[in-house]
Amino acid sequence: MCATVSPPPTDFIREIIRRDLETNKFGGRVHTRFPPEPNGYLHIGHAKSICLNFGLAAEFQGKCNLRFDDTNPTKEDIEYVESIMEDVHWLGFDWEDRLFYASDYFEQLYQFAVQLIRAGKAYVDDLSADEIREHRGTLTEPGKESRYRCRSIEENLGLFEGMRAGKFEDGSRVLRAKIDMTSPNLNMRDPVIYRIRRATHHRTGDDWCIYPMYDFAHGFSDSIEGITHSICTLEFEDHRPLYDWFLEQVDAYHPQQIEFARLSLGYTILSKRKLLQLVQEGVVSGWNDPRMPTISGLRRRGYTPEAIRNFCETIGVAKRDSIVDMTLLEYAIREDLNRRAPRVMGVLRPLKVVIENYPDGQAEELDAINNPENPASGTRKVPFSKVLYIEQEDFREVPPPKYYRLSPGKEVRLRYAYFVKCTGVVKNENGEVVEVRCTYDPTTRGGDAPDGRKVKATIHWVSAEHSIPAKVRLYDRLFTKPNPGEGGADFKESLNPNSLEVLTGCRVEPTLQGAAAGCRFQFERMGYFCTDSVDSKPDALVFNRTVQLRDTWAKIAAQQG
RNA sequence: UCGGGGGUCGUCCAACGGUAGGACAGCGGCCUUUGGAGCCGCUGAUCCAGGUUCGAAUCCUGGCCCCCGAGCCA
Repeated sequence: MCATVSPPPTDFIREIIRRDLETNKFGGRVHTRFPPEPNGYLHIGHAKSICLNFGLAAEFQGKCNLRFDDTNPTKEDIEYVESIMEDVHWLGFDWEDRLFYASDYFEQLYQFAVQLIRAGKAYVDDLSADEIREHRGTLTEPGKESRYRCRSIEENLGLFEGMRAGKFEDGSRVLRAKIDMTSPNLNMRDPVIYRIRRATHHRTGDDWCIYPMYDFAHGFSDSIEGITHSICTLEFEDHRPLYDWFLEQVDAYHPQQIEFARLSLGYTILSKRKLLQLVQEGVVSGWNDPRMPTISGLRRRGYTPEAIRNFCETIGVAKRDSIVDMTLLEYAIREDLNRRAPRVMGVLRPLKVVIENYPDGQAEELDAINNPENPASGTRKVPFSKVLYIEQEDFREVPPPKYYRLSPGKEVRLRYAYFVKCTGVVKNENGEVVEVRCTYDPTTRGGDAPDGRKVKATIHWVSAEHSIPAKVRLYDRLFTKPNPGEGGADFKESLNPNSLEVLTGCRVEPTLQGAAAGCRFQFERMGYFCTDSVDSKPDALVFNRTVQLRDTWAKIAAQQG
């Protein structure tokens, strides 16, 4: 087997970087950064950005920093910074010794602001928030200058110092850039750069009562760290002139901001605000609920970092808005797990089978292949006996067209065991089949018939007596609409009521006894499952279904109605 | 309406004036001790209208449609 080396991705950002390298724009350096605000858990959309930024650095022999954009203490929390670090590492990226916080720069940022004031490019405004909004104008009308706009440099300096010293009430004054109240770009209409906010910061505590705004802090943070390419999402395109303006005013080192389209995934939401709402309202069990599109949710669901990285490479990077189909993500995890997940047999909805001609009390061990995709993974022994369980859906008393599985008079193969033929059924008082009777052909041990006889189907099974119980959770998409909340609707109205189904009477082969948390398996013919990292115990197994296997029969059955 | 972006198979991404290509999905076949995996094939797109050009997805003009922007959020 040879590893397929995929060609390096090409996209408009890599083209820009290659050009910058050719022209020696940044002295041949490539230095990016991933700048999350610690106000929520990372999701698959962040993974796209992480893979881009760290990937670029790796590709061009550069560096990528992890920087927390923590300029708003009222929304941020240490819990989030910890989860973010864990998730970035888990995804397989390393910021080495370059862990930074915008809050590390508060003093420098303050000095930049003083510099701006000294240059007559910033002023303290006493207008209220409402007044500032009114003065801003609208998308089509210019704004009006504040009556405090022409304060002297000395007065501004004194006032700003007073803001820092805590002499003024929260919200009573702000520091604003002096740019152009008539600019068609509202971001340039004297944006606020510092606000007074007495809140305890998760890192700086109560050292500060003024905090810089994003636009001011971000560019200077990039500049301080020597970032070359500051990659962000499309909604910041309008902010680029301001990003550039700040750096130009003080003649600071000037990184290049580049914008790309954020990821949207069908049938889910990638908004930290909305995700937080699901968590707070208990719609899901937490940020790491396996139905969540968060990194921690996907991890608990059984996704691998490799699959997520491959997914991110597959979807590419561009500037047009798009909604990526969930099947792309599912393909990525199947492709990875097919290669590496050991196969086992597990029956989710058991139906009892009695082999009439198999001796009572006898048992034998049959060889089963651990992973047909990887011969090196070897074989294992699976116990077989007279009473088995098979999947309810693998038996139909009245088989529909093209149904290959077990039904009265029909013969199938029990995986790695024997051919069995159905001789009848036992029903309960409601007329439901509660037991299937079969005979087996002792000459087909292992699954091959010496007479060359073929069967259409091979089904999985477990020995009733030897199997162990398990709980299994089946997950489905969180929402019933491709774009929840589209058109102003409440996104929670399209929550999928069937996104979680818990199966309790499952039976799995004894190999699984004692499985640790977070182990991934393929339950043959059923899908990929992993032991839940919080609820599964070695003696009380709980599996999460990561993703189903492709199911041709399900398609046929669906077409048949 | 003002400013900034963007429109290529059902979906995502390529094609950088020279045969519109790949992946996923779908459909059909081969193979198979997983109706899995794999392999082969098919279907299928340049927003519209003009123009430039031997030749346009690409350049020009004019439309149309979509997204973002009026936080002391990021």
